[in-house]
Amino acid sequence: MDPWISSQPSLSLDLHVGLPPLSRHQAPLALAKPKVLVEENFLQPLKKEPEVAALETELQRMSEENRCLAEALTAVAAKYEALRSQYTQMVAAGATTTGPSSTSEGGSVSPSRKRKTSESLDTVAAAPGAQHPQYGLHGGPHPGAAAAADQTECTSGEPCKRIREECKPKVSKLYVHADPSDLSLVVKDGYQWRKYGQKVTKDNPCPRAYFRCSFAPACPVKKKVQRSADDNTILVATYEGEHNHGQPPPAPAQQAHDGPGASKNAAAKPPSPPRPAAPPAPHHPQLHHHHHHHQQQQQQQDVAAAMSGEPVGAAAAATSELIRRNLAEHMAMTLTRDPSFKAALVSALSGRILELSPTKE
DNA sequence: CGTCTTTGACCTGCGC
DNA sequence: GCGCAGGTCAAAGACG
Repeated sequence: MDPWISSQPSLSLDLHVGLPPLSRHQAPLALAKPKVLVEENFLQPLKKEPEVAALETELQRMSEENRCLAEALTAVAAKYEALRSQYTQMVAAGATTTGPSSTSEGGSVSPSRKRKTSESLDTVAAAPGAQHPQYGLHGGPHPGAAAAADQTECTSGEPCKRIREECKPKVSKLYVHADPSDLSLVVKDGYQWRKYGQKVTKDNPCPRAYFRCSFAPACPVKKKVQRSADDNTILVATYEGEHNHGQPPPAPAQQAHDGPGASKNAAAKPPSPPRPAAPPAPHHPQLHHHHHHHQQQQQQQDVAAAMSGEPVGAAAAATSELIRRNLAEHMAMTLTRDPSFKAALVSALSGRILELSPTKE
């Protein structure tokens, strides 16, 4: 959960199940339109047939479900916040001066020098507050950062650019440790990818490979894979967009240990996977989302603990806690894999974020 | 034979 | 407007 969101005074998640997200620009229209619809319904009271009644029942049911989910989320958010502050205190008490890990992350990815838009997006994606995809928000730009970008766009007076930026797919990055002798630019993330191009870029002697999701024909997700210029044992996978389909069926278990021989078709026949926009599963130690790995682990633990109703500091009974944690993680994964849940969550959060955004026009 | 990868050509956006 | 660089297309070849 994002600190920025958590810090907002009121975060009652108003899940608009089944309704498209409302941007603040659309708000007045959206307010006006349903009114008309209601009036139409009133003008035709005789049309209320069993179908309509069923729909109403369904709507009520979903509203109820909606409210329950909102309550659950609020509870989780509250627990998360409590645990987070507890963790912060513990870290402060420990007086560990470990700064942000200075791996090759910052400089490893050399963003395009020409294309400012993608560069800024990369920056946004790499922002410390970037949404953790684990929580179903798919590595989207941090709302605060997005708002900041919004502001600069407004001041620069380039509406076209701004629109283009807003239309850009979500970008997330994945860092994968790879054998330097293995020349294949394959990142096993659980989806099926079809390579459609390769290019040597100016700022990196290693070629960059371009992949499209081949699991669903209409899936808009694209992936770029390139070795880090600084450390060629690191593969940098950049994901653009969100999958519009479920996860591919799990492959045979032996693929979890795909050896060198699996390099050729590894992209097409992946191991039982995490979502690319979702974080690597614990059994994928070689996968690293670039943004603040340790913080993510802590957040995973926090959320898992919060969901299992267990304080983080309980070092004893480690085994049972581990089981609980796994269970909680499984529940979280199940939830985040549910497209309708994600849609509702994203809808609610985006609407809420826009409402609370400090850069309201 | 169908699918996937490779790779040169082409397209597009950006800076000068 | 031109040149550069990133991104995409599509024909040809490889592979199972």
